[in-house]
Amino acid sequence: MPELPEVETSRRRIEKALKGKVIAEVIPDFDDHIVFDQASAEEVKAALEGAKVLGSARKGKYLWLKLDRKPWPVFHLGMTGDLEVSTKKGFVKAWGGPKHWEAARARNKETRILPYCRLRIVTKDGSEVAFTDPRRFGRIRLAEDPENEAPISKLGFDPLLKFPTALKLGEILEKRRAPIKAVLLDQGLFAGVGNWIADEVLFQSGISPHRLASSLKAVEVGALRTKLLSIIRKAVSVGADYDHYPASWLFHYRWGKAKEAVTHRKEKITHDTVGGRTTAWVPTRQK
DNA sequence: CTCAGTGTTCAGTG
DNA sequence: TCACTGAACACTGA
Repeated sequence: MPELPEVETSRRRIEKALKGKVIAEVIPDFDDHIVFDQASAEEVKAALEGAKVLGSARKGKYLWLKLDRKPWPVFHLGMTGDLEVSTKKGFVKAWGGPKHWEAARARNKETRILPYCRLRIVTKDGSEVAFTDPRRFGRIRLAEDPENEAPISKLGFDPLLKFPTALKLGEILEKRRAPIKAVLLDQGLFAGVGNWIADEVLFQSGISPHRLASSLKAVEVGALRTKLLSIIRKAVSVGADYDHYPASWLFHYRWGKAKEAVTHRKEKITHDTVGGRTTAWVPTRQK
C-alpha cells in the first residue's frame, strides 16, 4: 500500500541503482494502455533509452527521474505498484497470472521472474529497475517539468519537503467542513498521506475521524501536526519496513475487520467508512 | 460467487 | 464557483 514512506523508499532505491548511469534498454509491456495512459509504451521507451540519469525527486506519492534530456518519466505506484531493483543481470518479465510465471520459469530456471512487470529499465552496466503492478492503478507518464505541471503542481504540502506551522495549519483546517479523516486524505492539502497514515495520525493524536476539521482546537491541530510528521519520518527512517514500525502503532492491528480486533493495549478497534474509505479507530481513545 | 481494498479522477450534489 | 461525496477504474484473494 504505497503511501509517502513507501514511495520515498522506492525513490531512494532506484536512485541508488540508476544515478549517474546511462539507460541502455527499456522494455515496456507494449499492450498495456492502462499503466501507460498518457504517453504510450513506445514513447516512454524512446524518451529513456540513451539518456543519462542525473537524479530523482518526489512529491506526495509521485516520483520521477531527472534525465540529461527531456521529457522525464513520472511514476505513480497506485495501490499495488512497486519499483524493484536488481544489481545483477537477469530479470525476466512475466505478464498475467501464475500460469505465465510457471511457463517463464520453465523456459529459464536461472532467471528471476517478475510478476506483473510493466516496465524494465536496464543500464549500460547491467543494473535493472522494474516497475511492477498487479492491479494497474499505477501510472507511468512523461513530463517536461513534473513539479510545475498537473497533477504534481496541484499537490499540497509534502510533510518531508515543506510543511506549515501549527498556526497556519489551524487557519487552513478552520475552513474545512469535511471530517478530519477525509481532509487528511486530500492530496491538495496533505500530499502523500494515505489511508493507513491518516488513521495512525488520528489514533496517536487522540482525535475521532468523524470530527469536522473546522472543529479542531489549536492544541489538537498541534498534536495532529506533530504526529503526522513523526509517523512519516519514522516510517521513512526504517525504509517503510512494517516490521520495524513501533509495536504501539495502530498499523499492526488495523487490517481486517475482525470483530475482536484490539490494539496492543486490548482496546477495541472500530471500523467505519469515513471520507469513502474504511477507517480503523479506537473510540475509547479518540474523542 | 461476492465483495473488500488500495489511490485518483470525475460526475453529481448541495 | 466552491466544497464535498461517492462511484468507477483493475485485479487479487478471502
